[in-house]
Amino acid sequence: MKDITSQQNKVLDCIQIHLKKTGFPPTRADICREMGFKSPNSAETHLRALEKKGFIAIESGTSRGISILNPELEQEENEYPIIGLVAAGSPTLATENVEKVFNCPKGFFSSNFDYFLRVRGLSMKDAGIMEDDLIAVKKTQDIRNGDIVIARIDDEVTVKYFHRHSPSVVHLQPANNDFNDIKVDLEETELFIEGKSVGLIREN
Amino acid sequence: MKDITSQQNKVLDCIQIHLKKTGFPPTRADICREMGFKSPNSAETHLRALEKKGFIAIESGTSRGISILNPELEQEENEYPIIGLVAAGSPTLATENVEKVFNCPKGFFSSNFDYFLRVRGLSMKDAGIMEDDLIAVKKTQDIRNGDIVIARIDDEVTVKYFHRHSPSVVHLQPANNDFNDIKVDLEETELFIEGKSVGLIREN
DNA sequence: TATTATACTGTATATATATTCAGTATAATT
DNA sequence: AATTATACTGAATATATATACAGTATAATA
Repeated sequence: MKDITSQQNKVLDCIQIHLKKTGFPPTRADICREMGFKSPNSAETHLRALEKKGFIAIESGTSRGISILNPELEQEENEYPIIGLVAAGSPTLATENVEKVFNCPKGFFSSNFDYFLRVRGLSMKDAGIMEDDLIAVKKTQDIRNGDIVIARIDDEVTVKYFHRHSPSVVHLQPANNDFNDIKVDLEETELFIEGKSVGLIREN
Repeated sequence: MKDITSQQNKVLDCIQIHLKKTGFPPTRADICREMGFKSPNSAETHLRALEKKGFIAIESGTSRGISILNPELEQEENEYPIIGLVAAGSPTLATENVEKVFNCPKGFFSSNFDYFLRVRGLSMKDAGIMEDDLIAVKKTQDIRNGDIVIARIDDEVTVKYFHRHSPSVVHLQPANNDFNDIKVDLEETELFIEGKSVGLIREN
């Protein structure tokens, strides 16, 4: 998709606003009124430019035959993959690990997130994270002490509290007395943080 | 809203299909083509009838100026109220108890539900239900032993496991050793079951 | 029985609308 | 220096479209 100019962007906004307000697309005259043009051809040329650049489609010979082509929306932005806790050696977001997709609106949790992780085991039980829960994972390296992180050590993926006490030592702390802390010396063991939990969904 | 006739209903469907397919409402001629009418006035009269009955609005002098008035959809079917654990004496779903609404697609959980309940306290901690979690509540009397129910005794609302051991005695069981079972003798105490938990959402 | 709502055809027409053509001007590319 | 894209005015026009008017017919309602 080519670059859009600021005027063309305003016209695109104008179409979207008209659609939202009235339920149908604007005419050339409507656009002129909104944008302050004095000739319907001003609207026309902008529409043709937007069409050429792939932002809209124009049905020829049809009044109000403008439709907005939004490839991002067509990809269904609100479908998130559910990933099982992955087998050793598998990259986390590989297609073969996608259990299914879950329909969830953007902005559902206050923070954006990238996928759902299906929880195995009860190591975070006391944090209210139970077997089969779905954790909303945001892929980020911006981790603070006390965050619930999705970490990978030697191809094993785990969900734990994150605590860094010194520059080279990280504690991965379960929320269950039956499990022990994992102390990771970053100088001898590689620790990869996949992201952190920003939300949780459970079905009973 | 008055009754709709079968032909008027077909025309309404036709408008909706056209909107979905093209992004803009149909003309009289479009409706004729779709419905098999030979005169644009056939479409016109049906449109006027639909307008009179409140199903659509027609912008006068405007091509394709049809908009569908859908009161049910305007209430945004996927907005669910969030209810705080209510004060004594308040009916659960009263407006003043609605903290805010939460946008959640229909069919989000495998079972339908009616509202979200904001959890207070840790009495269901070992079931993974933590303070401030949102429980998706389905208003129903179809409860089985082991279900997590939202129950009201003497104007106090509580979330517990439901266990009925004899026809007249119900145990409301917490999931936390610091709390005690509540035994309810239905012959002396009134127990009202608001509904049961069908899902849970947590934001961190 | 008269009235009203539904369900159409068929014709006519004012106007709403897209769309082309002819210009002007500026800035960016080749 | 020639070309192309942007950004407009202004006018002209074919046609797309809503909408009114004149009918016909059936069923329901008052």
